[in-house]
Amino acid sequence: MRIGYPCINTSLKNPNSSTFRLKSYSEKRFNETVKNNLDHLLRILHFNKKNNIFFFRLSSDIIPFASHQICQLNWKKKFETELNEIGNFILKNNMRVSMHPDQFVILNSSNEKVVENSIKELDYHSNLLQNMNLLNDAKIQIHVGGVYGDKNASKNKFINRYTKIHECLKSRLVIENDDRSYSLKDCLDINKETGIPIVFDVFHHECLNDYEFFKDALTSFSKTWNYSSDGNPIVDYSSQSIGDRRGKHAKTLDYTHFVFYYKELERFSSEKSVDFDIMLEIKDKEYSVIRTLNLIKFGS
DNA sequence: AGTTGTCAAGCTAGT
DNA sequence: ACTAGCTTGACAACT
Repeated sequence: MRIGYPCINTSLKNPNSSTFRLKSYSEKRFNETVKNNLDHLLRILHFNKKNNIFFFRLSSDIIPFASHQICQLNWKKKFETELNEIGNFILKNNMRVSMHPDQFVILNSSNEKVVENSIKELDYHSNLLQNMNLLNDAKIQIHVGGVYGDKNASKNKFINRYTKIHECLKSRLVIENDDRSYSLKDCLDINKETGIPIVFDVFHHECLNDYEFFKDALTSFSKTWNYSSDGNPIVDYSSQSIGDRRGKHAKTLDYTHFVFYYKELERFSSEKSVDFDIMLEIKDKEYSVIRTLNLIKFGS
C-alpha cells in the first residue's frame, strides 16, 4: 500500500515562479518556468524517495497554458531530456504518479466549447505522462461533471463522450465519486457502460452515499480496476475540517479517522488480495504522509 | 517588504 | 445575486 500526497511539497522551497499570468506569456517566460517546474518536480521525487513516499499527484500547472492556443511551442521535444529523466526515476523506484485536472474539465457539459477545451486539457495531461514513458497506472482522475437538472441524461452524456475519446487517453482516464452530485453508485453505473475505473474518495463517500456497507463499496469499486494494467485501485482520503462547511478538507490528519479507514483497507486487502494506493488530501501534504508511514511502521 | 486584487476555463450549494 | 469551494494559491501591481 503506497501512500501519497498531491501537487505541493511544503518542506522544499521552490525559489522561482511556478506559473505566470496569460498576459505575461512569452517564450522566454514559458521556457524558464517549465524548466524550473520540471527541476523542482525531480527534487520532490528525490525527497519522496528519501522519505519512503512512493505515490504523488503531479500538478496540472507543470506546463502552464499547455492546452491554450497561445502555447505553440513543442515542449515535449524541448524538454525531452527532463521528461525522460523524471519518468526513469519514477519507474526505477517503483513509484506511482497521478494527475487531477481542475474543475474546468467537464466531459458531460452541455456546452460543446467546454467539452472541446476539456478534451484538449485532458490530452495535455495524457501527453505529459506519455512523454515521461510512464505505465498506464499513472492515472488522470476527473469528476463526472455537472448534473444540469437531469442526472440520468448527464450520465449518458458522459458515457457518450467517453466512448469517443482516443485509446491513449482512455487508458489513463478514471472517474472519482464526488461529495455533492455523483456518488459511488452513479460512478458504478457509468463503469458498467464504459469500463472506466473508479477512484474511491472515502470522504466524499461520507458526504454522499447510497447507504451501502463499506465493505461492499470497497468490493464494487476495486472490481472496476484491472490490476495488471491499471495498477492498484486508488483511494482518496481526507476528512472534514471541523467548524467549516461540509466537504471542506481538514488542514491536518485526523488520526482516529484515518486509522479507521486504514484498518478497513488493510483487512480488505488481506482478505481479497487487493492492494490499494492511498492519496492523502490533507493541507499539510507530505507531513501527514510521513505521520501515517510512522504510524504503520511503529504503530504509534 | 508587505498587502491586495486578480487570475483561461465550470458547476453547485449555501447565504 | 453573490460567493466559497473544488486536487493545489500565487502572480503582479500597488503601497
